Amino acid sequence: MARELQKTYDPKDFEEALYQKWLEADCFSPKSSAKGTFSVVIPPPNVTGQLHIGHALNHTTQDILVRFKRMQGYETLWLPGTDHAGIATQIRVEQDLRENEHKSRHDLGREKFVKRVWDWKATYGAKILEQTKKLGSSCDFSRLRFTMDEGLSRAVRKTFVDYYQKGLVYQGYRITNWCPHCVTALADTEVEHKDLEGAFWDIKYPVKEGGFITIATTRPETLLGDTAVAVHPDDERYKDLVGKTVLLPLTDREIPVIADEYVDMEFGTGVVKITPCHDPNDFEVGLRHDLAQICIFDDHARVNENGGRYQGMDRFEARKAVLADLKELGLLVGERKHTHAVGHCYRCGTIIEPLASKQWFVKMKPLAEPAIEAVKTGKVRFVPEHFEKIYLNWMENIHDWCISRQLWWGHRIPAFYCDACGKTTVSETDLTVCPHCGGAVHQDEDVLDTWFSSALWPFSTLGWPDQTADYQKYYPTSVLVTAYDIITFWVSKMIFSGLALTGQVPFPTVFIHGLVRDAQGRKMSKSLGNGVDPLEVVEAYGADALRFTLATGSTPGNDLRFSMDRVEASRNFANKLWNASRFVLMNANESVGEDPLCEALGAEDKWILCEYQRLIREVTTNLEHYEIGVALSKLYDFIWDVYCDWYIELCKPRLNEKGTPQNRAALSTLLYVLRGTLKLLHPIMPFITEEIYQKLPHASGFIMTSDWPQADERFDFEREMRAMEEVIDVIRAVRRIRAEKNVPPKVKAPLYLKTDDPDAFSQSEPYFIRLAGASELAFVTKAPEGCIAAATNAATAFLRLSDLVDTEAEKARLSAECENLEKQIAITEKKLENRDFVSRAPEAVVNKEREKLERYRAALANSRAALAAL
RNA sequence: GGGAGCUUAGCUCAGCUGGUUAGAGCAUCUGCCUUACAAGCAGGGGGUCACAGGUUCGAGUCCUGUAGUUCCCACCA
Repeated sequence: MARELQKTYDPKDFEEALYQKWLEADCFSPKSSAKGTFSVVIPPPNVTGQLHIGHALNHTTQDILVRFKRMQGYETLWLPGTDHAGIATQIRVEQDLRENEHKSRHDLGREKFVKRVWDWKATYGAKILEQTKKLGSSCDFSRLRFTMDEGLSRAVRKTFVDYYQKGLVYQGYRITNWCPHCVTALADTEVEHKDLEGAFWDIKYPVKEGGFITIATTRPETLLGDTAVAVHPDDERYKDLVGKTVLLPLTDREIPVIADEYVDMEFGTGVVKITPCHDPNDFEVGLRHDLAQICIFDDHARVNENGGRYQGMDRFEARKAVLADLKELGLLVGERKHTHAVGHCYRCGTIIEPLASKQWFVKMKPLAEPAIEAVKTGKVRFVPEHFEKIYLNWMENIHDWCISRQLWWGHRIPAFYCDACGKTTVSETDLTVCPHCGGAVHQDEDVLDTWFSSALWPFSTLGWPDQTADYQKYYPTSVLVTAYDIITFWVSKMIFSGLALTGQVPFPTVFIHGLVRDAQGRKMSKSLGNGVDPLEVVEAYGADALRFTLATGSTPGNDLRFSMDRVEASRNFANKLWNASRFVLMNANESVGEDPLCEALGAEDKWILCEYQRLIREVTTNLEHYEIGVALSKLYDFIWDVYCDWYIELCKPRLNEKGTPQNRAALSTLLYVLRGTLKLLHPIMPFITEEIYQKLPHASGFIMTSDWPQADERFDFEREMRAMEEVIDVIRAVRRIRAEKNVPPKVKAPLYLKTDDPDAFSQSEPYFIRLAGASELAFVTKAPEGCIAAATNAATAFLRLSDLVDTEAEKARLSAECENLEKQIAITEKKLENRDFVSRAPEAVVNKEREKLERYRAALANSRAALAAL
């Protein structure tokens, strides 16, 4: 029969096929709706490699929201795409080139190398798409974007030129964070500070006029680039020295002693060496005092020609050599251990070298102000709220943003330098001649920071700067879903860019999720090898199980630990739903009515219908408030505990009465609730719900494009629901008694019930017979003879002990058990009295014996009590 | 040096605006192949909700402090 589900739940049987069907039916593109739009742009994964489990969390979260809104009838767009990820991708391709062909990018040359990266992008971009599909993501692939697409590149250029004309982009010679391995400048956000064990060295500098001055430094090798020594103007100790000249050791240079407020008198010796080219503060001091700038490192942080005999040494070799030489000269007078924060490149981990160089910057103050305002006034809201502090803290302490990178992969800076007149022209279109003098021009060699283009993502992907239909319809987007680790990198940049360029916030809500960690709680990383490939999980357990796992067990903004145990539990849930549906389908057929409301509705039907209405209301509210985990746990409980464990069991007797009104009522309620519950679950587990939905009687179309369930007041049977709950309570109580007495299910016994609310139990005899092992139900007003009682809020249930257990046999069994236990206890006691055993055996073994003894004694007490009760 | 989060059952985590006996999954124990499901069913054990104060009729939930832990930000040589 076409309506049957396969006997075993195997997601491989249908997940892929269903996804194809959705694609073929064009289910993912927005359908115009009077209800309004709901749009989301994907945080574009880097084309560096494949997706990891963190992406799976991000995508799942978005897909849940998107599918929910789509079913609610909004014109829903989820726009997919990828990021060129400048440094990260370039490093990966260079590594690949080195490992496979033993070549550097310079061997290929810029053009060939960039082509090579495009090939890489083609490969990994496609892989990422494949993975996205396997997860069930319902993005509109007809609108797929890449940050280096023609249109998006135009947006980048337009922005750069705009900012330039407004004076927001400027070129400056400044200290920047320089990565000697990647050979490029980095933005402050791209530097990770880690505490390193280092040392403080005290070094004596000879003063020309006589005597010495002692400075303290953590970086003695930069001494080679010193152009002054500074003290605080108010420092009495050194007042006389200001204006004198110092003979810089290891070089033949003479440098002045200057006075500057920057120096902290309390710190170290109160004297600071000034190296303008290799320290941001010293650079500023240098400017104030018009000091020479002597750069002693090349792009790879090796000592250059300014370093005299140290030329060619790596910076750390140079440190050793300088220290050794100073020691030799007797100028090294102290060394103390000292830990301090050292900047590392966020991509390759190399220690950052502050280096003075000419770079492009974005002036941040004017851009940050409205962006701060937008969050403070609630135009942009963070969920959970406390993440706005991270954002504000960063925005309020903003520094200018270094946007030029000495890389080949990225958007080339649209600045053109005239070889003749020397003027700089910034232009949206490529120039060949200078607009000022007509001379030949050459374009800036550098590319823009990758975040410069991602900053525009919410609108550049929709066609901006053109006022396209998509842009007008879907911008601003509805919500941004991302992890907290890129709030400063990305979220902040989109907000100020959106405000500056489109005059609007790019999204009213930022929904923050946590990071996925491994079972031990460690961050997943390549070097640890603890990363989980989402596709392997999908392969083994199905996309629905993976999605379920990611959607549950964590709250917004909190990290979640990923373990296969949890995926397995999720799969078990899917299996449960599968089997319950299979059972319903085995009994149902097309003749069952779609609306369950009828005369024959039983108490249990009213109960489940009422519970179901409550579920609709709660799940809907939870999803609207981004409480995905809460919504899901309610669905889980409803499906497993309420629908499967109780409702289906309660229905079973009526399922054999084919053709009766009671039978039809049961079936239509089973189907009605199942259909609606599948819909509620669909955003989270799209595949299994679609597969089952398609098999249901009266099914037409897709569940994914069906309407979201609405609570139906006709089914608010509150009173009946409470009555049923009381029945369930009593059944539980009776089961407890039977379990405690070890009564086999086959043994049936009369059940006596004492209650003040007989109405609630008037129709309940069949339930007790089926689910509580009762042979009949009798109401009593006082406790019958020889009975055990179990009380609930509404009633007291009585069972006659002699009905439940064969007294003689039980007596015999219990006496045997007591005897056996006594024997065991004697043996164990003897063992523990044996001094040899206690002293020689490992403590754990002895303890185990002691525990055993305790257990035996407890068991014996129990058995004796039971015996006495008979 | 600032700031934020976390600390609840053996393990991993839920507990919304304070309200009846603090929940789930996994693990564990007991009994069940009760024909939708052993990837299951029924029942049980296990928590002084990190600690110390405070507000309140009432606190896991709010306030203050302490400890441990994770993370973010930060140009003190």
